[in-house]
Amino acid sequence: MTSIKKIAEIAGVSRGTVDRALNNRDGVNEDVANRIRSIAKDLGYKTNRAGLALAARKHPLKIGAIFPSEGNPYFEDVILGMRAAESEYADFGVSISLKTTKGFSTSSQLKMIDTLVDEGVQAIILSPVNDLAIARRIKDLLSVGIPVITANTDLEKSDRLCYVGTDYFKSGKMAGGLMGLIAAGRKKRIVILTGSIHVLGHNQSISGFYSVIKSEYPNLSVVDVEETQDNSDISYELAKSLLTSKDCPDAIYMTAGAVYGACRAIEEAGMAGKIILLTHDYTGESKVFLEKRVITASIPQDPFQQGYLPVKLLYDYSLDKEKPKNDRVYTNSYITIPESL
Amino acid sequence: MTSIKKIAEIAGVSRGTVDRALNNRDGVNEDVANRIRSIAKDLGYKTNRAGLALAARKHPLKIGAIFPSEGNPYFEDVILGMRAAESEYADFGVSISLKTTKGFSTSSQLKMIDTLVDEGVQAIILSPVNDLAIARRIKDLLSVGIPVITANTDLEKSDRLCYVGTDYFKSGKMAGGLMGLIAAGRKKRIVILTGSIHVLGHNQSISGFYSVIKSEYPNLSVVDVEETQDNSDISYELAKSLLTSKDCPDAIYMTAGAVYGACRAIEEAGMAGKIILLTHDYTGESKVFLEKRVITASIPQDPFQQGYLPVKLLYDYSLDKEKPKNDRVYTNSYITIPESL
DNA sequence: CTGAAAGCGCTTACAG
DNA sequence: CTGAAAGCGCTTACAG
Repeated sequence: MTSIKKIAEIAGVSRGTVDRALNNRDGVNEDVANRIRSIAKDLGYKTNRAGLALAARKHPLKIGAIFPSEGNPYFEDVILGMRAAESEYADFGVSISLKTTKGFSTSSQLKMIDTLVDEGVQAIILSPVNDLAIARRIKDLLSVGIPVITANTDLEKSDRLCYVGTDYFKSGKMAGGLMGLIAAGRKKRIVILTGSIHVLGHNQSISGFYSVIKSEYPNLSVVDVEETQDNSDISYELAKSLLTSKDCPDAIYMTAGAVYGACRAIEEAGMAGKIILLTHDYTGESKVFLEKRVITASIPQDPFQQGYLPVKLLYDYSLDKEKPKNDRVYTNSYITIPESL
Repeated sequence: MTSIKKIAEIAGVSRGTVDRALNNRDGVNEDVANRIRSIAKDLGYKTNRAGLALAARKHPLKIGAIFPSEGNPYFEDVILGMRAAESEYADFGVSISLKTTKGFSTSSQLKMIDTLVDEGVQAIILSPVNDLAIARRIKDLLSVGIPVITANTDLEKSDRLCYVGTDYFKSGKMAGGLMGLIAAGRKKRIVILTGSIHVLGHNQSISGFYSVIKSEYPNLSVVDVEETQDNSDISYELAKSLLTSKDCPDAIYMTAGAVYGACRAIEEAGMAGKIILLTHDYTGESKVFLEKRVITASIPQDPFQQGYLPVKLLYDYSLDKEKPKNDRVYTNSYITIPESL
């Protein structure tokens, strides 16, 4: 284990100078700096995180977070993950200021960003509204040294450090593959209940789903796509009318929320276990319906990691100022059946 | 953030005394110690890991590991996980000495343990042979202050700190549940190819599988159980004779290794995609067969975590000497289909 | 451009 | 039983 101290001895300079050279701080003679760097390389020097963390206590890292979590149970686990990361990194000086909103509103997100900046946060985690005004604000934040990571939802034409969240196309593909397995070669008529055709992630899931059934499962056909607006009253009515119509589908694929309404309609129609229901939901209610086999299977996102990883990435970034290797950090989605519980 | 320094000031004692009191070291006046502890409690003191880690550099933690990994690709990811943990904890003074064996042999495991003890390791990670001699050795190790964690395979009547590995019963249940979904109500005759009826994990998977199909899927019946000894020549012959017999099963469930042999037999018989094949394997070969849809789905273990977690748990134990809360730390198993790749 | 020194939070020989 | 001091590896004002 080589330390800065050892390098300083070998190079015949002070530890301060080694620190400056290795961290590319300015005010070091270029020749000296190069010599130090080459010694460090030869000795395989790696900076010790414990020492670094201790020294960093003098300028703690304050992170701001904004989630549309009010009334949205999905974000409970996101916040849990974020708090877990906060307490894991608390020893390294990390703390988090969380602001919540009810639903997505550009103006309230902009306001929350202002508040956080006033509080002096040095980085922000955000589930952004898909709005150019937000994208511009993210750019401005970066230019004053406040990096932003988008979590759960992306905003591509902004200058966010990276995106942390689901690969919606892939999880749609998984849903298609699973539907194909369960159909087992029989003809199946499928209705897709999506959240909104204006939400990118929902559309990507649908694309992934289509791509698989087209190439692998020609026995499956999508007969209808409807929007629930993530509203369980709407999904209830939609499902009810589907189930009571004479061309009742064999399967429903829900890309988004509002799962409760559809489940209730299925139960009332006595169709639990008779109609295939695939979702991406995994809130408390959904677990109950999965257990009761109203939901056949679910392929949930990983909300915990969506809260945890941004904190970790921002902390790492604060140390070395290097952008994460991946522009999009995908959290995993796993097929979940009643026996997985 | 309260530090030892602050507590020392308030209590009017030195930082050394606070350290002794808080860590229950002896040689502290009981009254003084109690006063210090109560102050710490009031202030919500939590020991700072960075400071702790730095001080701990004076007595680094050397961990020994023994895996039967030679010629067993499964353990590649276990070792990868272990090395990842090693480099993550290197800053805290953790290093690992790995010994590998070919297959399970009591005498060679005992020899490896001796070697590690000679090297001065302070903790051991082991995939134990199911043998009383090993159990006794683990007890002895603990009595001389060397804790052992069993990984991947457990040895219950030993004094291991805890077990890190798969919940085989649960992953068998998941296989049963998935089989039920794919069968979709139709009668299916299933053959189980297990590794060995002498391996606990394999039997637990079978039990889990039975428990689900009995209670949920009466349309499924297990018509035969055969042992492959994890040998692909044997599994090839077994699968071949099953596929060519006139009561060819509809599905094969493999609890263990030797997946390659069965896949080859299925391909040769032109039965890929026609016979359901469920496995728990996820080595490179298996991924190929999953992609080719020879394997219908797999529910692999999480080898990476089986290597990663024991290191983390032993490090934590070295700090506070407290046994992990759970006697068995289960790693997750996830349903994997071609679209998951 | 560089060094000496102090400090982050903890532990531990050493002295008393 | 307790304190003063040194040290783990790093950073950073301060002085020159």
